[in-house]
Amino acid sequence: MYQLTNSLPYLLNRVGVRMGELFSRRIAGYDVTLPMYRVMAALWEQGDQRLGDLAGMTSIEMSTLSRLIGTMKRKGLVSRTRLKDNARTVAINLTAKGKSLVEELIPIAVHFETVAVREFTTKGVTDLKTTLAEIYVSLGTLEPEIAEAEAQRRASKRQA
Amino acid sequence: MYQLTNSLPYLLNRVGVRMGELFSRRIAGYDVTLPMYRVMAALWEQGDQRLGDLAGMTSIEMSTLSRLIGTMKRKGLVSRTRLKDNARTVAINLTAKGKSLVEELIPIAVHFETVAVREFTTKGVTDLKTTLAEIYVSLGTLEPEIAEAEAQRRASKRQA
DNA sequence: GAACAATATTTGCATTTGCAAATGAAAGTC
DNA sequence: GACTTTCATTTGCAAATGCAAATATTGTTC
Repeated sequence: MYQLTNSLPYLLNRVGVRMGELFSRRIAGYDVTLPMYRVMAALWEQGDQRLGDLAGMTSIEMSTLSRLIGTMKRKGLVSRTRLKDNARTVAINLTAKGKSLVEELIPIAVHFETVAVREFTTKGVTDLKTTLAEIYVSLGTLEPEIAEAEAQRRASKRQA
Repeated sequence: MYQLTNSLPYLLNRVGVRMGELFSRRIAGYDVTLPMYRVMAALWEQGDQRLGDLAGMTSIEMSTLSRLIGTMKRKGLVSRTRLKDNARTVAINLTAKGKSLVEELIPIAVHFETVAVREFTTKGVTDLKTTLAEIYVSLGTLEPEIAEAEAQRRASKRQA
């Protein structure tokens, strides 16, 4: 007998949402939203990214990210520069202000993680992370069957 | 040296977003969104829920859920009835149509989970689920310090 | 039992989101 | 070198979201 509340997607989503919501509230005083933090932390780890790369890294949809980068630029947190050699791409970077802000926030994120995994051993934590990464990869397997479902959907829509 | 991409929140969010996005696309042909599926699956597990309970169970914010239930009612998937004995609460239930639809979708969700954890042993999977549930609980510990951050925020706002 | 506090849900409003189409720029192709 | 194709990003538009305020109902206190 299936139970939503014992399913992996449910448990994952629940903990993800909760953590995000708590972290959002925690950093609201810095005038940053959670997506902004994600962008800054991603750029802190790897600067000079193109929009598409950053979208992949942050799991933020590209059009959403494009606009988000716009508001972050207005806030002086990031820079967006069209490249001279390939002007259809754009290089996104942290500004000094963005860098120093994210360096204030990262310790808070670290603290959150520490609290979250307080009950587990170091090995338990690395195993968990490996597991999560492996699941992410396994999900790729689903693409073909989803593409087929979508193709059928498009076909029946053309009909109508 | 901190790395966003090796942090627990990042890994959790990433796999959650991916799975959600794939599942959304998979079920789009049934004219259901992911949040709708979540509501139906929650009601399938436990019917006759009040809005607040359902919000807690699905991790959907209450005002969002209120409106979502509205559109689902219009689609004939759920019923919403004010109680006679306590008319400030509302009882939400699946309709026959909603029930049969969710019973079509659950096997798809089960399949997704199967694929996601294909690499792991049964024990590995139960352990993972237990871990996720424990982390969820641990996060509660953070509430007090967040409340304090929010209080300070409110105080400085009153100033301004 | 009238006034006030507490609880549950809904709504107003501004912002965010995401798909699909549009734009801008570089790469073939002939 | 004008042409279509492909690639990367942005924008139009309608829908979804979330906070805070409003509403509706019950509970409490005097």
